[in-house]
Amino acid sequence: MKTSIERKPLRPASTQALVGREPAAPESEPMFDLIELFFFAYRDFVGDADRLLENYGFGRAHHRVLHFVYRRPGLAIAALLDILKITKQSLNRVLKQLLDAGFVEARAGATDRRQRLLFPTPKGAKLAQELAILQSERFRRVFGELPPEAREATADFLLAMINASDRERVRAHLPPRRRRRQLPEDDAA
Amino acid sequence: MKTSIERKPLRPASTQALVGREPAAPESEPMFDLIELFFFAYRDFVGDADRLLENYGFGRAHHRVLHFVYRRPGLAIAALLDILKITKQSLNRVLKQLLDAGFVEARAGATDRRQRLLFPTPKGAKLAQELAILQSERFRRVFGELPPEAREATADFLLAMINASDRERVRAHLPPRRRRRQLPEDDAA
DNA sequence: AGAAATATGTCAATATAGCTGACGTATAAG
DNA sequence: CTTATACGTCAGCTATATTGACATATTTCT
Repeated sequence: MKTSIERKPLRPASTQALVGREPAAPESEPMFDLIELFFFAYRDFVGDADRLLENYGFGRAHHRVLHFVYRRPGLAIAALLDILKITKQSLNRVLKQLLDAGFVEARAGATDRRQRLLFPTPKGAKLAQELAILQSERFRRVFGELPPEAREATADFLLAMINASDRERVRAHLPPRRRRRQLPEDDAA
Repeated sequence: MKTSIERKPLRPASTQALVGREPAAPESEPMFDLIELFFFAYRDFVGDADRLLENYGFGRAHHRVLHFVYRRPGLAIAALLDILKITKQSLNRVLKQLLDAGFVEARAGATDRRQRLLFPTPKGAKLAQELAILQSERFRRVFGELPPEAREATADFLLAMINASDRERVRAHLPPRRRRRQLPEDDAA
């Protein structure tokens, strides 16, 4: 079967008007500017960490696990799965590598010995910090270029972007200052 | 060889103090709050589109291609590769599917016939709009909950987060209002 | 005590999205 | 007329995720 990527019956582009532009007033104006800005900003933000992780043979998945283990030491597997919203099979490959490489360690729960509670090792804590510092440098440059209210405004914006179902849990880990604003209950999902 | 994920010599967690917390003043305070907020906010933001794309058998890669073809009709392959920062082999699989399914079409360049300029079909334009509207609904809810300056402040923040090397190109596609601020030249990469 | 639920690990197969390297072809530019 | 450019494609590889099925240790319920 012929694929449609091949060189043949292409008329020159100039012979036809652009298709699909000016859609005669869509239902609710799409905010293309913010969509693209968010895409590029997040891509460059995670790119910083990607380069550091390469030195360790780790990827983004390892970063996420290490980060949350560092931030919530004693985290159980199920809680981590709930944060990351991936399956345990997916987590296991990555977590196994972090355990084998000595960046994370697991200990049986004190009350429930079925649980395997995760802790960063000193080595793991060091890497988690380096990654966080690297990403914070970008934030620091950005807020150095913006008015002083920008940091609070940004945190408010990002928090509001999170699905209501997770918002409270995320807010609980914010520094006290950032925990003020009480938003109404609704969810875009 | 034994893996380290297995149930055996785990002492209870309570017998050891948490490792790696309170790192005795890191070089420059990591902004953990913003790092996590950015992670969760972006995850939920793209999740909206993911659900719609499933109905078409498409993934995020298709979304990105369709979006930029819709926004920059007549885009050449090389320009698209430069925006997405992926290889042509990666692009080709996804682009082929969009061409075959009739969401995008390619036409030879008028001046340079080696180029294959990409355009959305009416069907492709419709899907691109639906996706953008869906993601804009989240923005609209968010800015409805925040003070009126928040939208401008958010655009400023996101633009500043982008690597300087790409910032001008992105700014060129913003609506006029959003193009004011001239930031100093520097790059975190 | 015994059954059932829970927390976790693991095997196998599959999908998506990316990569490198090598090579082919049409067109443009020197 | 040679070289460079824009693109397509084949082959093989990696990382990250999925579903489904099953195993094991431990807790909880009856």
